[in-house]
Formats: sequence, C-alpha cells, structure tokens
Amino acid sequence: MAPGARGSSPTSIQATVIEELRGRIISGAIEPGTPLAELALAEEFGVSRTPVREALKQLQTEGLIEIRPRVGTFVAAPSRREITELFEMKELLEGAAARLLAQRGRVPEIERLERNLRESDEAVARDDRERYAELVHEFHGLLVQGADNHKLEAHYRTLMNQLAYPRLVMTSLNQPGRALQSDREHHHVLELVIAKDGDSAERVMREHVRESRRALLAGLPLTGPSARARNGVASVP
Amino acid sequence: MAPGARGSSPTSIQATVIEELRGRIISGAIEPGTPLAELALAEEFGVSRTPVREALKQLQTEGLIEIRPRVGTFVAAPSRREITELFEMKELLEGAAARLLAQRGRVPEIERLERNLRESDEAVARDDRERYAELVHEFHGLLVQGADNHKLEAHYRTLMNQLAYPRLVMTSLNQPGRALQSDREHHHVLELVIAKDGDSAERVMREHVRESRRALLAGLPLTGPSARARNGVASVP
DNA sequence: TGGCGGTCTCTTGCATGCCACAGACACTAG
DNA sequence: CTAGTGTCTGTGGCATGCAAGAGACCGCCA
Repeated sequence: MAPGARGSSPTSIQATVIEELRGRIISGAIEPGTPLAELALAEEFGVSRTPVREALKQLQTEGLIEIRPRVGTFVAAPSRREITELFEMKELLEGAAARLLAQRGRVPEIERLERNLRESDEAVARDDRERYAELVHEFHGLLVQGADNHKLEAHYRTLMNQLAYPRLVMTSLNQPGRALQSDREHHHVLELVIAKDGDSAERVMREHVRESRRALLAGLPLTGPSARARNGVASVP
Repeated sequence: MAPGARGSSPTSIQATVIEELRGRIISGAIEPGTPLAELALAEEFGVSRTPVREALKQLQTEGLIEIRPRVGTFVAAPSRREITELFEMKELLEGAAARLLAQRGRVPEIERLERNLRESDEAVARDDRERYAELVHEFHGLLVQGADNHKLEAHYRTLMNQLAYPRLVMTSLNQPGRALQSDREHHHVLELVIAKDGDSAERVMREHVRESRRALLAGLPLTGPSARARNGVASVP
C-alpha cells in the first residue's frame, strides 16, 4: 500500500521496473523533463512494453512522472509553487510525527535516533557532507516511522519522492554552516521528544523544516531544477 | 495528479473505468472484500482487459483495492487500525486547512462555506439527513480547497476515498443529535476562520474531526465494514 | 472415516500487434 | 520571406493470445 516500498520477495518484472525507475528519479540520475519512451525502457530492461506500461502508470499515480497521451511520458518537473506546497506538507507531517512520537514514550526508534545523532555529530565534525546527507534522510525517516502511523508514513514517502529529496539535501547542505545548524536542530527536537513535550517537539520540528527549506531555496538557481524542462510539464502555469 | 479527479474532456477508456469503479467503491455500492475479476469487468464495460488492468493498477496505488498476484483483485477492507490512522490524518489535514484558510482572509471559498452553512441549517431543521450528509462532505471539501494547497487537497482526497467516506457519514449522522452538534461545530470553525484566528480554527477543527470520528465509531458494529472480508485483505495482522 | 495427493479451473502476468492521434518537418503558394 | 498546409514519424492506447501460479475440489488410499 505504501509507495515507498521496502522489502519484496515475489519480485515481479513490473515491481523491478518500478523500483529501478523510482530510484533513478528520486536520486536525480535522470533529470526532470526527460522523456521516458515505453519501447526504449522495455528494450533496456529486456522485457515487453506491458510491464513497463504498468510501472509507468503507478509512477504517474505517485506523481513522479507525467504521461501525456499520444505524446510521451516525462519525468515530472515540480514547479516552484509545487515545491512550496510540498514543503508545507512536509512541515505538517513531520511536525505531527514529532508530536506522536513524543506521546509514545520510549520506543526503539528513539534509540536509533540517538545513534543517528551521534553519527551525525561525527559526520559534521569531519565535514563529511555526503554521509551527513544520508543521516539527515534517516533521521527524518526514523521520526516518521516512530510516529507509528502507517498512513502518515505512506503519504510522507510519496511526498519525499515527489521532491526527489536526496537530490535536494546536498544543495541545502552546501549553504555554509547549514550542516551544523541542522544537526543542532535535530538534537533539540529529539530532546523535546524524549521529554515527552509533544507541543514543543512539533513546533520546533516545524521550524526546523522551514529552516531547511530556506537553506535549500537559497542554494537553488532562480528557476527550478532545469530550465530545459518543457513549458509546463508539471501543471501550474 | 490528483486522484480525486474532476472534469476530464479527453475521456479515455481507462479513465472511464477508473471513475466508475472508484465511484462504486467509495459510495459503498460494492462492499469491501468483493473480488474484481479483470475479465468480468472488461466484459461489463465492453472493452478488453488492458484498460481495465490499468485502471485497477491505479486504484491499487490509490489504496482502494488490493491486487494479489495470480489470485485476484479485491476491494480493500480497511482494518480498524487503518481507520484510526486515516482519521488521525484527516484531523491533521483538515486542521491545517482551517489554519491556512484563516490566514488567506476573504477568499471566494468563504462565501461558499457561508452558503453551505445556511443550507445545512435548513437541512438539519427539517431533519433531512441525506442532504445534510452531502453538505457535510461539501463543507469539508470547500475548507480543504480554500487552503489553496493542491498537494494537501490531493492527499486529502486520497484519504477520503480510502475511508469510503460518503458511506460512513450517514452512519455517524444516525447518532441522535449528531447532526445538530456537527452543524454547530461547523459554524464555530467558520467563525474563527473569518476572524482570521488560525490557531483556534485549527484546534476547533481538529476537535470537530475527533467528535465526528467518535460518533461514527459509536454507530459502527464491532468489526469493520463486513465480517466476511477475508482474513487480512488489507494488511495489518 | 480422515487425511493426502493430483488435477483442473480460474486468476493475473506478460508478450505482441495494430491503430489513432500529436507534433514536427518540409514543401508550396502568396 | 512568411504563412499555411500536407505528410510522415513516433508515441501511447487498446485488443488479443499464451503461460504460469494459486487454490478448490474430487478421488484415492490407509
């Protein structure tokens, strides 16, 4: 039910295609606006068009690509407005997750978060941005997981996928001092969670998301990810 | 991009099938757990299996049905836990929508909400529950629309679809006095929105959702929608 | 009678071929 | 040179056929 997908044993062909394509898109391996022809993908994967079509259909429903009938299929290029909206949702969901986690008390995720922060401190200390980016992703993921609401988690994953988050985090971390500040904010949130202060945890978490968004947009060129993206590939004029 | 779908001119076959099936599911015309065979649907709609398959694929991604490979496709049967989670999300999103709407000030949606409440008052006065159920749905929809965040709206619609909300509202309205109380709560929320008191609007809206959930569960039999739903049709052991 | 094995049917997964439409390009007329 | 128009190619939409797995059902054997 969750688009995020984790472990899967009966790996059907379409599942493979979905995971592979989703991975490429959210990692930024293929840029927004890039056309994805069914036939080309089918040949690349060595399968027929059918499973590729079904994979594309699902990715469209997840909001990762756009299928224009009789024209072509393209990697979605979120407009500036959509990015704003996505961050608004991110703030909302992560804030709620922090509150819910605080209410749950001492659950396993807390310890994993503490371990995450210890590693994050080290990564920041040696200025290892790549590793820190991973840890940031994990921190937010753990927080949402710890909220113990599968629906929340599913919607959250969908959002992050649409943002192609991994691609973006690095950008925001290139702002000088952002990594250190981000790490401090994480510590603050976790303290409040452990203190079971749900209200404050939510508030601080939301502030943290706003800060990260600010850092991100500051490091982004005027227009979205790529100027060559067609006129309005992803709605909103 | 939004699963909710509204007007569509270039009606492809699969789009037709999607809308029709979605309508049947969320209205409760077909019960959770009901098997949906591709071939049967194809014959019913007078088309081939292909567009039906694609429609089913999308509905699965939306969380409305479950496709068990090589076994069959079934209308999803939300577990009790999932219903709880969905309402938690509903509370979250509608609360945020109330806040956002309050911040926007005098927008067209406000007037539509006022008109909605006038009609609601009348419906309640003459104990027309069916009409009132429609108006409730519209009220919540307008609120979310008025938040002017398309992502929020899309996720909200997905949630409501998973809940098969229209089918549920009537149940909650069968609780004695619930309609009147609900109407009052709507008035309260709208007042706060118009007063641009976002904090309070969010708080009251969230309380309203909790109340409606309470009324709903009180009118629901012990187990979910239908006991004949297979063991764990919709995950969660 | 109860448990077990095989078969048989129904389901979806996948491959393939044809079709209609969008859009680009070149050619032609003014 | 420009605007209009026709064609032509590439795309996804849809129909169809075959294959493989799951599960029910029936018969057999102890």
